[in-house]
Amino acid sequence: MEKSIKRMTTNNRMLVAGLELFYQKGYYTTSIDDILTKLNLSKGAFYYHFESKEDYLLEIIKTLLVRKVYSALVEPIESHENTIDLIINCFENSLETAVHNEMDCGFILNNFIAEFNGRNAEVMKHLNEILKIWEVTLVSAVQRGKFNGHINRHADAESVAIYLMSSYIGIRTLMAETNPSARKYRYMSQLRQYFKSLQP
Amino acid sequence: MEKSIKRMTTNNRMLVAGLELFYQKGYYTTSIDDILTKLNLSKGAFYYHFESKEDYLLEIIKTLLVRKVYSALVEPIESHENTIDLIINCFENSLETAVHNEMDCGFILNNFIAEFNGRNAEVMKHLNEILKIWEVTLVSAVQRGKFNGHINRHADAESVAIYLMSSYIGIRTLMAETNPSARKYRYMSQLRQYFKSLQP
DNA sequence: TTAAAAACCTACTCATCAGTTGGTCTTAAA
DNA sequence: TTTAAGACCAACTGATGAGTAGGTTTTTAA
Repeated sequence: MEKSIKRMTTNNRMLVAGLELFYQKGYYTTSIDDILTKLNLSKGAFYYHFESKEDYLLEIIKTLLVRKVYSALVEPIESHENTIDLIINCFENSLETAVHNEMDCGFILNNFIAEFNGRNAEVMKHLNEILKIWEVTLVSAVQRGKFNGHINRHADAESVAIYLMSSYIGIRTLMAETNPSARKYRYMSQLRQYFKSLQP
Repeated sequence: MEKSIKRMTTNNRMLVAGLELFYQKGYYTTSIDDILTKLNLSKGAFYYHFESKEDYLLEIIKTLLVRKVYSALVEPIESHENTIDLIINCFENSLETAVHNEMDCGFILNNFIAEFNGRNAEVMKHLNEILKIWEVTLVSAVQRGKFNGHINRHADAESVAIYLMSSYIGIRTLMAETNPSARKYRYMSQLRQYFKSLQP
């Protein structure tokens, strides 16, 4: 486990560059040479650090992607304040980041699912796990909200979670496509509307 | 315009096979040879019918994809009944089709957007147009609903449309991923919940 | 029935890509 | 200061993919 600092530094640079390129151009349409050019590294370096392109992708998913989703969508709703406020703020912030991101290419998880679904079970397993963590977090948040009287007790937490996830995934696609700012605004207004209907 | 019947027949077979494969495997990861093998045709035949792979894709989008989206998501909500019922039934039916579709790979439009966004402006232009038609149809339906007293007049039709589209796009992704039937059910329950909040 | 146009085929080119081979340079410990 | 492991490089291989060239078969019209 005691990896040298140099190895880890390069390794990390490679992972970061990979996530960025796979996000922008897609996995299959990004060549290893694309990544190496960007990093000023050679083929030899790549295969010194990773067994294969797929191994590389899995490493990216297991470290960077998990962290990204966690910090943007999971951690912000784990506190014990009003569930509705937490989720609204969390989504608002994530979408705002997307708006300001020149070169927003939608929600990485969604893009990856579109790319690997039915094509690579191993990768899908990991994407699935990330989605599951998000789902479980939302379910817990909603249950807490019910317990604390912020959300109607007749609401089904699982259903609310799925509905929230759906709408978030979809709005990220729509925002990547055209007019992100206006679409974000409209989305948020209806998200609030939806939450109103969940109040006791 | 007076194309021979044989030409049109083969042309159409090619388009249908292409949409299916591009949907299942993605555009860039499907080779022309894959398509030709499936059709028992040769390279020569392909380039007799289409100028290039991209030309072929555009033809598929402009004919088959437009029609598919139109018949599943646009036409069903153009009638003059209760807007809310129309949309609920339309989504319900589309999702049910997805559930029963062995090999569902999510919402084609979403998959294509994920694949071409930031990579092919020409293709995106056409996908954008399809989305626009859907959006406009939903906006009209909501406005009709307001006029007919099925939807609260304070509702902003544009926002409702974007929210509905978002959630539909997202649930298709989630359904392609795991447990489509349960997820559809949960989604539909919250879609109804949302619509309740839009009633006068 | 024949000839020409339409529809399709075979065998190529050339570029690109994942992965390999056999090295060299760098660093750190002895 | 030497040396061996660690980190990286340059040049290759073999497979695959989009597109082309020049042919053959099939259909249509005279």
